[in-house]
Amino acid sequence: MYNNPLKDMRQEFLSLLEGAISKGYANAGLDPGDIENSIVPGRQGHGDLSSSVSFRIAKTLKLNPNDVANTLAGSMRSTKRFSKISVESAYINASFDRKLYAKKVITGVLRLGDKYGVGDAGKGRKVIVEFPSVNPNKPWHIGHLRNALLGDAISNIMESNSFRVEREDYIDDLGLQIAVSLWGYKNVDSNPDTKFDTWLGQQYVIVNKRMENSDVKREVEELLKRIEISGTPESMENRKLAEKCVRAQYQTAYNYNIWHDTLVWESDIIRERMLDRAVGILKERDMVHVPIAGKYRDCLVLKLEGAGRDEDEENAKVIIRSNGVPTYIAKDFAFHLWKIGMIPDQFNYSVFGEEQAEGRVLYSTSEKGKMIKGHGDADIAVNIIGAAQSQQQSILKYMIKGASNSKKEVIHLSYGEVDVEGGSLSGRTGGWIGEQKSYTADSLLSESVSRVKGIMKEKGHGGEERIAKEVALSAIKFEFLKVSPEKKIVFSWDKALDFSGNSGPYCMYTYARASKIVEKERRMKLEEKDLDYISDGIDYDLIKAIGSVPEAVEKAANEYRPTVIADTLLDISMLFSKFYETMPVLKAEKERRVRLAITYSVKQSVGNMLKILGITPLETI
RNA sequence: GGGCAUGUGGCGCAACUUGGACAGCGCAUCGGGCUUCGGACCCGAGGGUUGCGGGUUCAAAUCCCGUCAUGCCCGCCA
Repeated sequence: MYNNPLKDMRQEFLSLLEGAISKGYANAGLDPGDIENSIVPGRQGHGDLSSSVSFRIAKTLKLNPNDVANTLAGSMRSTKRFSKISVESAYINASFDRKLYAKKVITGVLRLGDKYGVGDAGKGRKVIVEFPSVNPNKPWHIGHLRNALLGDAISNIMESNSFRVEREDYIDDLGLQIAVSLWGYKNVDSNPDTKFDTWLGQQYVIVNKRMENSDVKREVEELLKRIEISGTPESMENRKLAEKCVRAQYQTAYNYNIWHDTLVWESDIIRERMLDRAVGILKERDMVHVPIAGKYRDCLVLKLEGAGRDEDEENAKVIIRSNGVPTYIAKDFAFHLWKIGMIPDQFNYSVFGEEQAEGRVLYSTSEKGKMIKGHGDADIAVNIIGAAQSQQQSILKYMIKGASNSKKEVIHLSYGEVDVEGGSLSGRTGGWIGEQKSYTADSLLSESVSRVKGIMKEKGHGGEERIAKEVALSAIKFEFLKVSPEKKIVFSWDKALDFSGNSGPYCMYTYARASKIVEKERRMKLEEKDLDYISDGIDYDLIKAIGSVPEAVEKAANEYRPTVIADTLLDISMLFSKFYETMPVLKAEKERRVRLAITYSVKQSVGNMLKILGITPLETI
C-alpha cells in the first residue's frame, strides 16, 4: 500500500550500524538518534548513504576516527541490498545494490501510480487548515494569494500523508472595515461597474477617506454597533453584502483551482453564543480578570505572565471591551476551541455558491441551514497567517494552551508579507490597486495567461485557452511555493512574468515530454534482465531521485514546508532533461524497456508532486 | 524601548529546524550544441572570506554570545 524505498534503505543501514556499534563500541554511549542523524545522502562518488558516527565514537572514547570507521565497516554483516560498504576519511559509505534498488523504486511506482509518494503518518488523524481568510470587502490581492497557495499546498501535503483534511476559510464579516463598506454601499454608491469584490475594494478606499469627516465617522460607528447585534436589519444587510463579496472572491479561488470544505462566519460564532462558552473557560481557568480602575477599567483582560498587575501595564490584552463588545482575539479564540473540539459543533450549515471542481461541496455556516456532522474537532489546527500577526498568534496560542489540557496542536504557519516595489498592499489605502495593473490575484492570472499565450505563439503551439491557463497557474504557483514561507517577497511584474529557469512551466514541460514518450506503451513491464541495462549514470541518478519522493512528502508535512516538494520536483525535472538529452528511450534496443519504465516513473512522480503543489499536469503544453 | 523575521557570487533563491566531505540551482554574462523521443532543452566557463566579530567542536552557512543592516509587530482595529 505504501512504498518508501529510500527510507527502507536508510533504516537498513541504520540497523547495520547499530549492530556493529553494539558489538564493538557499546561503551560509547550513543543514542539511537545520534546514529540516525549521522546518516546523510552520499556525496558524488561516495556511495548512496554515508555515516559520520565514527567521529562521535572516536571522540568519547578518544580513538582515531578512521580506525573506528574501519572496525565498524569490518564488523558490519553483509546484506544483499548493499553492494559495498567502504571507509573514506572516516566516513562509512554504503552503496546500494543498483539493480535491487532500481527494481524496488520502479516497481513501487508502477504498482502505486497516483499513490506513489503517499505515506501513512497521519492515518486516523484530522487536520484543519485555515486559509486565506480575506476580509469580505475587497478582492484577493497577491499577498492573499500567497496565503491561499500555501494553504492549498499544505492541505494537499497533509492529505498525501493520510491525514483527513478539512479546508477552512474564516470570514470576518464583523468589524470596522465591513461597516465602512456597508455605509458606503448605503450612502455613496451601490452600482458596481466591475467584478463585485474589486469594485467594493475600490469603494472602500474612497469611503475610508471620508471617515476623516467626523459626522461620517459617527455614523459608521453607529452602524458598526448595530451590525454586531445578531438579528438587526443592519446585521442582515451586512451579511448579504459580505456574502456577495465572498461569492466574487470565490470566482477567483475557482479560477486558481483552490477550494474549501467549510466557510465559517464570524457573525455565526457570535450568534451561536460560542463566545460565551469560550470566555467561560477562561474564567474557570482563572486566566482573566476585570480591573476596577485604570486604563482597562471594566474590561475583561487576559492575565499574561506577570499576573496581578495587568491593569498597570500598557499592553494588557483586552478580551471584552468595557462596553461589552468582544475583541477580535476573543472570537478567534472561540473559533480555535471549536477547531480542536473543546467547543462542540453547534453551527448550522448550508451549501454555499456554485459547486467547486470535481463535485466538491462548499459548506457555509449559516442561520438557516441544518446541523451536519464532521466539521471541526481536529487533532491539528494549522493556521496560515501573515508574519505581521505573529504576536497576536502567540497570545492566542498561550490562551489555547491555558484553556486546553489535550494534546491537540495549534500550528501557526507564518509567511512573509508580499510587498510591491516601493509600497505595501494595504486594503485601506488601496496599495493593491497599483498604477497600471492592479495587484490582484485576478489580474496576475490574466496577465500570466496572455504572456503564456504569447510564448505559445512564438513556439508555434496552438495557444489553447485551457492549456495557457494551466501553464500560467503552474508558473504562479511554483513561483510562490518554491520560496520558504518566512521570506518576504517583493513582487514585480517583470519577475512574475518571467517563466524561464527554475519554474513551474519547466516542470510541466518535463511532464509533457515524459508523457509523449510513454504514451504508446499501454502496459509497462519490467523483467529481471532489464535491470542489467541501468548504468551508473544519469539513469540511476534519476531512479534515486524518484526513490526519494516519499521521504520528501513526509518531510514536507513534518515541517509544513511545500518548498521540500518544489525542490524534489525540480531535482527530478533537471535530471530528466539530462537523461532525455543523452539516453534515447524509444530508439534504444536493449535498454528500451528499463528506460521506458524510468520515463514512466518520472512522469508519475512529477505528476504527483505537481498535484501536491496544486498544479494540474498536462500531457501536452 | 520590547518582540519576531530576514541577511548566502551582479540579481532571485536552496542547504540552517537534526553541525559532516569540494556551499547547490536559476537569471544575467561569455563560449558551445545542425530541433533525431517536443529547443519552454542541454553542455562548458567565469563569478563566494555564507553581513561583521568572537566562542563551542575533530568538523560551523548551520549551534551559542555579541554586533550591524533591513522589514514587520507591540490599539477597548480586525
